[in-house]
Amino acid sequence: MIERHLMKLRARDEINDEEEAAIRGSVAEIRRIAADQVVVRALQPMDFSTILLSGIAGRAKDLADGKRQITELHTPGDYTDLHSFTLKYLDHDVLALSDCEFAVVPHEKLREITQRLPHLTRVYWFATNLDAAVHREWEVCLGRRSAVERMAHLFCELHVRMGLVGLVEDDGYELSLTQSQLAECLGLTQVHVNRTLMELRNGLLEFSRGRVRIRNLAALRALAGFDPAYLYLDRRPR
Amino acid sequence: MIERHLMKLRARDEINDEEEAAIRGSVAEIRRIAADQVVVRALQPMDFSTILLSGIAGRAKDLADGKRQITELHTPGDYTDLHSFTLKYLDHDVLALSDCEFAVVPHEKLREITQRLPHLTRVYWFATNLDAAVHREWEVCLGRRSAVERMAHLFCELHVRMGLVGLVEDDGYELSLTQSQLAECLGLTQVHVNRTLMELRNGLLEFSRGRVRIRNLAALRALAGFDPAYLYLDRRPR
DNA sequence: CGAGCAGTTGAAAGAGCTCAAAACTAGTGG
DNA sequence: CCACTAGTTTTGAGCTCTTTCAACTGCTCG
Repeated sequence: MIERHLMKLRARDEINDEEEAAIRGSVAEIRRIAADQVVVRALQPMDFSTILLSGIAGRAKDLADGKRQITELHTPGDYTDLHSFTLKYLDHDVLALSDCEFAVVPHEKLREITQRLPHLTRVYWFATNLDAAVHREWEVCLGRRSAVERMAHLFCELHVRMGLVGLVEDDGYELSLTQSQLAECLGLTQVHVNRTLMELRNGLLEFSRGRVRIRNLAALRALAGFDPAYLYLDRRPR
Repeated sequence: MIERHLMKLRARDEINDEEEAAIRGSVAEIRRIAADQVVVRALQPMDFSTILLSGIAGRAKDLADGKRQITELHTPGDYTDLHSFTLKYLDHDVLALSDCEFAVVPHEKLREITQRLPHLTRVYWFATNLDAAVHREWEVCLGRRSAVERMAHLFCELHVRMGLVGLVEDDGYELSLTQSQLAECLGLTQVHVNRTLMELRNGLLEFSRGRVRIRNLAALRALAGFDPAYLYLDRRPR
């Protein structure tokens, strides 16, 4: 199952055998987490990071008045909290949004990688920089795009990211999120997500029973103003 | 002038003499850029990164229809685009928002650091993860906070970040941004920024002639719901 | 002194929110 | 196989925050 993680890394750079061995050897444990459970709690001292193997996870920040913003979604193969290796604690929760499996990687293994494998270190550094790029794009969505545009953009992003790890079939992919969870991603209310979804269901996509199916990708991308450059889809030495 | 950069790093970890020497040795050139100039253009292949020495800079993403979102502000001492070292190009512009000075660091110097100095590598990795944490907090602001809260939050964040590099005096700091630039940070229109500023000027702060002066920090933080945990202000081994 | 940018003000419109209730859906147990 | 429940989705109506558009003021610099 760690294959998806390797797939994602290899979409952006070469990973040699020694590095692959180090990655495989870094996993200490596989953990299964049920939907809606907290995987990592904000502010807790961390000595391990986790790779999402299956399911959908997210980074969420809570406000005092109960409002919550999800700042990024994770697809299988993603490190959800590689940044805790240098940060030592997280400023956000990691949530399992559906039933999930995670690989647990102790920080000491990562430290060893930074001592011994400079190139793999840069590849992992790249991976966290990619997360930041996604955060930036979401800032643009939240700050400047309308509700429909934002939602269309999210579905476009996930289409690319799921595709990278072989989880897109016939322009459809699994996404078992409730409309409330979607609202937490998009900075909208659940009610407005419902109405916005209906707009998109007018020929652009289907969304039901935990699955998205894009009916007109070109139109959806045009509506969203989606440009995948921020996902750094080119393979080159890091 | 690179001192501010060292100050900022040393607020989060120890930097030894060898590392300091490497940092100082990495600077190839000092560049002066006038307000409103583009320092680094999105999508351009990069072989250097830049440290902001003085002035205010920002990361901006443009939309097709001319709207623009600034995704982070930079205070003196910040690497504005350390992430281009692994990303190879940026998904956003870097703008000089006021007159600025930058130190230019060739990527080959950074590469050398990753080969030779694992700890400093982790410290720089940390620095980019800190940027991501700021992006996340801005996502929360843009997605879930009202206009006043957002604006108050920004002034609180800058108060802390300017303070870290010795640029706060009497709870005031230099910030020569126009209301339009502020609007681009906050996901608001210039007109609404104007009205929102007036609210804050009711006893909480002053903002004029390129300077912010916070009159009631506790009240401003309470209004913003500001918690500096996301700025990782503790010093510990990375 | 005039040009041009930044800031201020007003009025009307609109996107998205709130509150509240109804209609589904799926899983549970009798 | 059919009620029953709990969670999710859908619908309606009124309201609010923020935007839009447009004009006016005031400062700064050549």
